[in-house]
Amino acid sequence: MNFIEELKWRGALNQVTDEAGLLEAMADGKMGAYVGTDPTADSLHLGHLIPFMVLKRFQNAGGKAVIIIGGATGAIGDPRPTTERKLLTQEQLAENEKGITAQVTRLFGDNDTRIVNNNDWLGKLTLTDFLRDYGKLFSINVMLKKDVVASRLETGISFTEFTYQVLQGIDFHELWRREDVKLQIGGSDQWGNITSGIDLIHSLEGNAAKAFGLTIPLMTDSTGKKFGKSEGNAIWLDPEKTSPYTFYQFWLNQNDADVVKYLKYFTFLTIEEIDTLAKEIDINPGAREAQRRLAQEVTKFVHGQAAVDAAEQLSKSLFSGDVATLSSAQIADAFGGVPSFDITAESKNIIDFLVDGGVEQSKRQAREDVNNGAITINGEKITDVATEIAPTTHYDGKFVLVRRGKKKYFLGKVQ
RNA sequence: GGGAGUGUAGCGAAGUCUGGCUAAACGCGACGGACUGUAACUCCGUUCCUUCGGGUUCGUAGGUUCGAAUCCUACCGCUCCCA
Repeated sequence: MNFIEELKWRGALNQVTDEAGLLEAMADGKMGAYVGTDPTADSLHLGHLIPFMVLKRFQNAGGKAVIIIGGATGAIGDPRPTTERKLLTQEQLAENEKGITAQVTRLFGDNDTRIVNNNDWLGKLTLTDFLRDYGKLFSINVMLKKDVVASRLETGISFTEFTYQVLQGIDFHELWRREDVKLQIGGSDQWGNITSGIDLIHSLEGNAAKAFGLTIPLMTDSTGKKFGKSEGNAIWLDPEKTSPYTFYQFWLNQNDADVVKYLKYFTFLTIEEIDTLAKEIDINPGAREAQRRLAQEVTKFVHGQAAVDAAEQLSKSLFSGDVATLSSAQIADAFGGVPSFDITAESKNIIDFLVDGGVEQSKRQAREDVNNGAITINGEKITDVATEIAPTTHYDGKFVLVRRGKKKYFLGKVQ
């Protein structure tokens, strides 16, 4: 199975500009492919992992992986179909670049990976050079037809965001020139920007220049919802923002209908291995072997094997064990990945305790959950709203372990 | 610049003409519970705050009224059409 066939099998291919040409170029010798990401936040989330998975497969297939951290493009703002973006401050950008660069480095390792910041070349370009060297090669007529731009003509788009596709085109050309990058990979919404870059390369280097684009289908779950959120929150790759335990649980809880799709897409397991897991679902869905394997593989890829072990350990104590008998050392060890809040050693009414700790939004909500038997403190179900919570009764007076609902845990730390 | 709309709880959307029965229908989402496989489906409950007496809400600020999401005035935001 060649690179393209594999992507097709994995459900990772939406469009390619020239399938045969790309395979030929890949066979021809070492070439690079790139994925660009703008530093819009201080961490990547699961949505970002989608193009990176394909880039990683490209790398595994013998190619060179190049990643652009868009310091310059991030300062401009990539147009969304709906409204104008708010500009980020230079401080935010610098902060975000730092976080994202570290994560990408972890995912790709150092071998045969180049991580570059487009501010290195776009930042040096003067306005007149930009207009003479590049602007002349872009037709407004073509630019207006790009999907994102077209959808914004009604509501309005600033000149700044309108220019974004030109910058992305320059990026592609720059990498083509200095890193031997011939392929750009992106989400299906990136098609317009990618083709802009290919056109630019052809204008500057002649039509024989080899440059390709490849897009990935929009990832959705079996109910048609956009993939990658849990309870309305993004799943981040930064362990500080989304604990490895939560990350692991996100994958473990996937629906039977989605799990094979995700195994194909988000793991490096072989066809045979995935087929075997798919059969397992039919034979014994309750065992959830496929989900477990998925959670292990993806967590390992993003956070490492130690994080997988810790997440499984924690899952075990949370879902089967009697947490009341754990020692304070075990609590500190096992619940490090759970949301925590600071408390004082004084005993406190359960309602105030929950609201002050951020477990509940309001006292009304807190009372409702206590009355419904949704709150468990240190392994003991609390149903009386007048209960006093004394941090000194368990775990050497160091912790109070709160469970809300069936699976949500919070840890109060005595200061 | 001229004209026509529109702004309601996390989101969508009724209610406005015909003021009180409206803390505000309904849908989605979210949160709990039952069931289950830490699943899906389904079912039940909750969804502004509260010291459970009440308090504060319908873009903002005033006004009319015993009483305003509903009527009046000004302002602000958004959309469309014309120039």
